[in-house]
Amino acid sequence: MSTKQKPADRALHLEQFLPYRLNVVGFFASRALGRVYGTRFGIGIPEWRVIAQLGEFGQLTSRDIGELSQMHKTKVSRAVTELDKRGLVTRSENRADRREAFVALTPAGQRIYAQIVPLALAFEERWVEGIAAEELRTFERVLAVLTERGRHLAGAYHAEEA
Amino acid sequence: MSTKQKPADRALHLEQFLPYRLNVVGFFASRALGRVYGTRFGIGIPEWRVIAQLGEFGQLTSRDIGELSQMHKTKVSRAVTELDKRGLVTRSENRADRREAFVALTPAGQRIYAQIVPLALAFEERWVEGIAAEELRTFERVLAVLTERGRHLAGAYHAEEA
DNA sequence: CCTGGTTAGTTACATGTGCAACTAATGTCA
DNA sequence: TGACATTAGTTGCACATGTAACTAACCAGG
Repeated sequence: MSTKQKPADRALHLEQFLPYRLNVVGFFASRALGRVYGTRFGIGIPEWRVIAQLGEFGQLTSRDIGELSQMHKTKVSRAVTELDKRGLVTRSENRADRREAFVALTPAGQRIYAQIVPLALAFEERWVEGIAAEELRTFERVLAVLTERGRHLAGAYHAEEA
Repeated sequence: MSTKQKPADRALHLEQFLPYRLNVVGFFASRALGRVYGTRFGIGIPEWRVIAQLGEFGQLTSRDIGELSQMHKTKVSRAVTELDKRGLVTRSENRADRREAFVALTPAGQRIYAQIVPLALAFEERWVEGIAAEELRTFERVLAVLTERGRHLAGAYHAEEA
């Protein structure tokens, strides 16, 4: 069968293996950024994601937050509870559907959001500094493709269909 | 200088925020690949990383494994213990330095490694299928830069210096 | 209505993980 | 040689997190 190589014949080098590399860079990203708001504001990644979504969209149900920020509903639940305890968010019942509640930032929460945003953007800026804009665009385009495929390959949380 | 925007003025969109995106794609990668060897071989990500490194390098100390695969030493310790219990690796004392031990795959471990490698490569293949080779190269080059910077920004595990 | 199915959100439980402290061995420097 | 620092690896502990089970509310079809 001509020059076509059988997969089994190729070797695996973990440090070049894409899933591994993506996992490592994602880990570094979390950890590095986590320090920024962890040490200064005492909040963790799940809490940060909730704040970020509320800062952007104003008012959301826990379900929406989970969907938008790719977090398990229990993680969202706990993060919202924690933020509520600290007075950074409020929960208000939806009269039209009393199963769900709208979560929103309090003034204190908005202040924290306003403080974190520039730090986060500066962090990102520093991280990609010096990379050519064209290369970065390509990078992000491929990243989007990989993320979308990954979502399906992973079967985001549940959704065992197909 | 004229058009330059101050960071504080820009808005943050989590779904376009690079650290977040990298974390999400890394999460999908782990989860998807984890299914491959998790459901068929009953091993987790740390165990897989240990096996992968041993399959590639033959014999390593736990310290080396941790360094090569970016895992905390306690995670390595537990993964090796688990693999030892299952008869997939052996530990042999280093006479020249009795603090450390060489870990290596047993024949059973090698068989599992030989089974997983083609699955992992096929998974990677399917994941990047259809992406232009040139774009993929650019992607990987940028990824390498981001990983290296991330390592420093995160301060891999300890190394609180500077 | 009311019965069965679905959905938003919480909680009990088990597991995974990092940090700190520890043991045991090696290295260093006087 | 001996005292102190360092390193490989393990373990106690606290905490984070996913799964499954649960509650409460909504929805569909009779």
